[in-house]
Amino acid sequence: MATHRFPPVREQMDLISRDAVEILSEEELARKLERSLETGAPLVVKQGFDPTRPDLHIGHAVSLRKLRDFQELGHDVVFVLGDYTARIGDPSGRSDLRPQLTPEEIEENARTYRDQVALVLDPERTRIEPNSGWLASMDLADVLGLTARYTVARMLERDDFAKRMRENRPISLVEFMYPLMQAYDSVALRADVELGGGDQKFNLLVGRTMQERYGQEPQVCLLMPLLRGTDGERKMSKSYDNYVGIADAPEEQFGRTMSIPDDLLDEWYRLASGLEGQALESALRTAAEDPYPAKRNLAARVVGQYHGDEAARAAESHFDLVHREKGVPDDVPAHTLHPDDEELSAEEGEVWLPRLLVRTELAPSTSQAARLIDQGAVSLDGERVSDRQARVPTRGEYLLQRGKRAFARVRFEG
RNA sequence: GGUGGGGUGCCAGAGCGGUCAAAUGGAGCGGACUGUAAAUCCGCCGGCUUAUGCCUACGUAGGUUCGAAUCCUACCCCCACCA
Repeated sequence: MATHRFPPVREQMDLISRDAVEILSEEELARKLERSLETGAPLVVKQGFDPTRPDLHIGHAVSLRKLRDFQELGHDVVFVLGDYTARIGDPSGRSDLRPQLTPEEIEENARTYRDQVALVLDPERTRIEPNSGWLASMDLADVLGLTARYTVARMLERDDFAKRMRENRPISLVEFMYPLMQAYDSVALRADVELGGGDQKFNLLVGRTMQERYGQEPQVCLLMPLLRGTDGERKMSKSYDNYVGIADAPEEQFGRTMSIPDDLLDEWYRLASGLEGQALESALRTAAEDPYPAKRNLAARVVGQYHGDEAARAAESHFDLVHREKGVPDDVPAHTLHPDDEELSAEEGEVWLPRLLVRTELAPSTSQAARLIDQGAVSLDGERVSDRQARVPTRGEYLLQRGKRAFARVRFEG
């Protein structure tokens, strides 16, 4: 491993602790940094991400950026792909059992992670380690060894478990395994530092304990703030559909950001705009005075970080076109259909409009499509349709619109 | 192992032989107003084209009944107290 010239400890500490919620403990971190400065050996900094969902979002980016800080300081960053832990599901913050994912689903989701990670981290210097690498090969004796090193009482100290105990909700034994497995990741990697969201505190602390029990020096736990999602209520999460994906299209990112409640501006500027120092302070002042332009600016910054400034500008114009001028966006999903398409069950050269709405994914069922029509949500070539019996000829082109933002272009061929 | 309680739609939670596709609230969706914000108001919220219609649905499988989410039987699961 190549030695590296690290910045002074003081400087490193400043950068690392920026935005951090909690560091356990700062003294230990300073000590580790000093040692690496002396020996020239970089710290091993890890964070785990379970591929339970295909997309990483800008909430993940908060800690990914912190990992990048470590990279820029010259440390080793390991992105642990929790392909094995994902099979259990992290019980953190959950009030119920989580569904377990199948290996196929996980595989599918994991596939895209590499590209997404590269949007924030330096791909050259990021190790991506699937934790199946060490977890899958453990035999029962190994697992017993793992479980022998932690007690039930300590497990039940954890808030969400304690709460579920109190409320008499079920806790599966396998859920106890989750923290242990995550902790074992740290053991396997001999991690010096583990990053995690604020809700990960317990899991990260188990990592410390386990490392000690396996005869290693305990890791430092660096807790990062959780970004709240576009609903302004819950933490950003794919399962709440309140996220902005880092690989989402620019227009999508811009639009989703525009939909956040004003109360969130401050938090998002701090954690998701990429601004810092003076620039951040002044942006925050603006946001307090005049939220709307500040939100537009924020949206542009979010997009800019992942797609560049040009894409950000384009996304902004797109937004104005669609939402201010109520025009038609230029990237409407296009469908080329054949008149004898089975799903359309066209008769006499005409399709029942609700069927077309379903086919173009503007409605989940013909029943709902019909209801949407009743509510005046559907228009065809700019004309509102009010008759749920409406039929359209299966030739030529149409522009369909459902609600304010959903469009589809249809062209019949053949 | 014993005793008692319970499993209803995305969630919470009523219903306890017909009037139940199932009250109510939340979430969601659509409409109005706006800044794709908040607040507010209105509508929708299982599926099936065209239906005072049909199908699917109240843990699972059977049964009683003209008719069951509602009664009976078995099974599965959850919870409480005791051990």
